[in-house]
Amino acid sequence: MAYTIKDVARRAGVGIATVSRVLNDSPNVLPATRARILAIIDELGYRPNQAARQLVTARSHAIAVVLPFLTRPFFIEVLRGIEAVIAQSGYQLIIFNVETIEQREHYFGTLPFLGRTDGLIILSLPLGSIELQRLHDAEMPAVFIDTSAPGYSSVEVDNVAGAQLAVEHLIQRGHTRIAYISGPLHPTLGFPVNRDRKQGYELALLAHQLPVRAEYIRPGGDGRAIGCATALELLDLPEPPTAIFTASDEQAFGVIDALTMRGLVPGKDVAIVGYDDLELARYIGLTTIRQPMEQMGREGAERLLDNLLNGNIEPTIQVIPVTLIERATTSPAS
Amino acid sequence: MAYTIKDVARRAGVGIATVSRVLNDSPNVLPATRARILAIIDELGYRPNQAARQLVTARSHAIAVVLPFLTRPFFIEVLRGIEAVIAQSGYQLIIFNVETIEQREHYFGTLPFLGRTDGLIILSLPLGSIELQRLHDAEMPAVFIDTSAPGYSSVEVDNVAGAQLAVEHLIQRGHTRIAYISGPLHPTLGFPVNRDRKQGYELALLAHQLPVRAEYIRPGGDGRAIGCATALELLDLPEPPTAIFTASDEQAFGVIDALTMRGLVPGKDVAIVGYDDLELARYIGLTTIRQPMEQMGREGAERLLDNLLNGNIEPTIQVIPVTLIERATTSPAS
DNA sequence: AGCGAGTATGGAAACGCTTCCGTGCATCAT
DNA sequence: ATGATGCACGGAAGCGTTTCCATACTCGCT
Repeated sequence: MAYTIKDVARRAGVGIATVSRVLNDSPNVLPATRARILAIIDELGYRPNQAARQLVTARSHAIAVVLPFLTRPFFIEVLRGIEAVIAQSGYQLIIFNVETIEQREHYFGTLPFLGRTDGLIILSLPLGSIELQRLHDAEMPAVFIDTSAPGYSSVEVDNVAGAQLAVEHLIQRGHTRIAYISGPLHPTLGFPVNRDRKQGYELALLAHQLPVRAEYIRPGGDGRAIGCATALELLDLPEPPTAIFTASDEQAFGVIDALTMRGLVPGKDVAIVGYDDLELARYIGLTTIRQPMEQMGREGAERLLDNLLNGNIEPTIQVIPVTLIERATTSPAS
Repeated sequence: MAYTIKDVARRAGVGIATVSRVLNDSPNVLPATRARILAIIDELGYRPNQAARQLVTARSHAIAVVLPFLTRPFFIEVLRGIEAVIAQSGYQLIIFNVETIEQREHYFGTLPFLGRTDGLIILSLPLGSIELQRLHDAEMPAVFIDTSAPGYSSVEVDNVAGAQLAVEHLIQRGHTRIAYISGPLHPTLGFPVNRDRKQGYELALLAHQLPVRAEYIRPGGDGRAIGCATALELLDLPEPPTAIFTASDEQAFGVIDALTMRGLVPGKDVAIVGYDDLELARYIGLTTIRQPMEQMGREGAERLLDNLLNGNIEPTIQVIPVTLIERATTSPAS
């Protein structure tokens, strides 16, 4: 059994209140007493029981991050940014990874972080109004990254503008038959970003009086394999596109795979623009839309800490700009 | 203020003990009573206070993972395996990321997870004997992955054998001037894997009566840039190596960068073998030693749960075999 | 000398839960 | 009918802290 505050108090010949005062750096403790208590603490290797502390103070000093697909580079990068800020603040970081719809339901249904965390960072997962209400009722401070929710702060990128940027770039390169491979548009687990990007795609086409062709818009999915399969479908159209914009770099890699299989050269025969700017993109030479992923994580975490530490509960909505990174897959037709 | 067990008890017209029994699925509660209580709980949206529960049961239902460099693919992959097992068990996952020596000291000095977690998974970080003693005194169940510690279970790969495998392969390809770029050999934050791999490298050379040349062994560091810089140094030697083995894929990528800068072709002019088998390795065609990263995470987490759930405290040391993945960077000289 | 203000400290309540123990009651065998 | 048994349930202790309040003491001023 570990030592308790009583053990320390007894051996130091003081009351437990005084020990507590020392533990919490409160003033009004004689330097000599403080030193004596600290010596005993050190000697015994005493550590205050966090659960007891937590019970009486109603603070856990922990923050939970709920994110989908711990494995995917985008989320890892954002997490990295979050971690950097959180760790520095003395808070602990609890991870809830959502891989399935059941898990999603479970987390937002039972709110297992309640009473275990002081705040919540929700990544890319949009909440329904009932879920949002439940969160609100629980009075849990929360920040959304890569999504937003009424009444809460959020950090997002302008996905409509990002997609427009991508498509404008292709149009400037002279393309008129431009396809879009979306991420999954699943109603609950699907991410709204895909809808926004589709909208940006359409806006850009319309702005240049180009037709929006249904057969050029593919729901896609996630991951390289699906990108490849979808690209093959597009290439088999009677009038195949000359450029493909994908909602993620991973899918763009799949598109490159598909072109290679068909003996086509990316950037020469078919132009490609991805989304994310993963590390691999640079290496492969993929033109893409860069999202400042780590920055998003940092900003979100800072927003939450601002709430927790400074009591600043005013919701802020921050939109971080994206940039186009030009590489080989849209090199000027030569 | 949130509802407490008393509120539920009062409204249901029962004692708090009965509510507690319902919460903990204990028998000996009349079905009618149970239903009534559950209805009230649902109506109120009552959630038991975890801190209180934790205080009395002395269990937190959380597990901490201490890992270095949350950003690096190797650790992410292992973490993914850990998460998959832990989440399924109902435990929560707390992340402690170590990026600096100060953080390392802080974590293993103050053991901030004490009283907050039921168990610990330590990734790649070797502990000193004082630290180990402290951990032991705290009676915290722990498992080590990619390191080991006396008295604790561990899951490792045979790094000596892995390095031998890599170098043997190069020797079979006819190389005799083989260099080794190690990971950082930092005494405290440095990882013993680098030492083991160096040993495997030397053993393989000796087994084939090849000389171990000091100028071919480079401490390197981490990341692509350092791999590149180190490779350039090697290429500038009066008698440059014809093959380079690196302690990580990331460094191997840097080596490829260096070759490209010099107009050399990887696998043709200079052979390269990496270590890890990151996703990018497949794409680039890097021959490498594959470590079953996710599996290591899973096995480690299972070991810990076996301790926590089944009380199985017998330490086990598991060594997972590595495999050589042959790709273009060691294609047969043609 | 005496009084008020301030300081160091201890006692005890409270946080919300689990769990031990005891009580009342129905059931059953005698 | 009576005692023994078992079940459903309530009361209360206790987990290890923080914090409020009371107390004893010191100091400086009149």
